[in-house]
Amino acid sequence: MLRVATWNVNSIRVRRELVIGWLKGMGIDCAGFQEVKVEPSLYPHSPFKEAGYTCSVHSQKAYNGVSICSKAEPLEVLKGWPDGEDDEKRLITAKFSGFSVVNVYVPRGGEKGTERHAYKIYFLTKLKLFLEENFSPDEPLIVMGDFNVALTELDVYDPEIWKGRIGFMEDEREALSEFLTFGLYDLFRELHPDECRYTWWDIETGAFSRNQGLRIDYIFVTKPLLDKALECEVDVEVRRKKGKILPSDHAPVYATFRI
DNA sequence: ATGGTGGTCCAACCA
Repeated sequence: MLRVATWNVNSIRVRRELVIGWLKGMGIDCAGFQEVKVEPSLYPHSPFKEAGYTCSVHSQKAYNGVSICSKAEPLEVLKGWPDGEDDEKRLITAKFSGFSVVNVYVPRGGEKGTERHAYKIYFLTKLKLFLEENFSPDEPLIVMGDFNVALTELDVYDPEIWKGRIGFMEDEREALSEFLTFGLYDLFRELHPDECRYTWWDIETGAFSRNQGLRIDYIFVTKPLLDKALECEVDVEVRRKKGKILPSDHAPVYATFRI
């Protein structure tokens, strides 16, 4: 059995106890985190180690930052893009025995016509090229992370309101769909064709209490892993506020495979 | 009700 998860944690230092407790409680073997927001030398490796996880980190001070934390040591880790273009730390890849993991934090973007919007589309295009040059759709590959795009109307609480807004623009949705033509399957949607389930809620408007969210965090897999998938779920419970530690504005998505 | 959040890091940016 293999259990993987993706979670935009919005600062790994603030939420490390919550995150490590969740990993252990859920029996996660391999997790991809986004927005760890920490200078690499300040990453909390020790508490993860004590819990049995090794973290491969590609991060920077204050913004962005990704890591892959796994029970098994990765055989190989690639930080950022192979061509070295890497001003924003948003991508990390790890190979394990039997499967590979690409963990990504896609730029949020911006309004139509802005440079940030163009960068988001460019990023998704480049990510597909990266897959094509380094992987095959016939091999067991997991591409997971915060993609900052809701794919279909099922993935937005109110498609009419969200049409044209950041995260649900036509060209963003098209770019993500085009990305998937590499040979990736949206595992949650494959296993739950009709369910409306969200992974992110706008913190500025308190959208969580009204469940007005978007599904923008995904576990994408190639065919060999789709065939071995047993479940894919969103853990909304850990998004609820309990005790002192505030939750992230994203809920984790996890999946289990028969391998 | 002319406000309302949160993380980083201490002014201002990002989500």
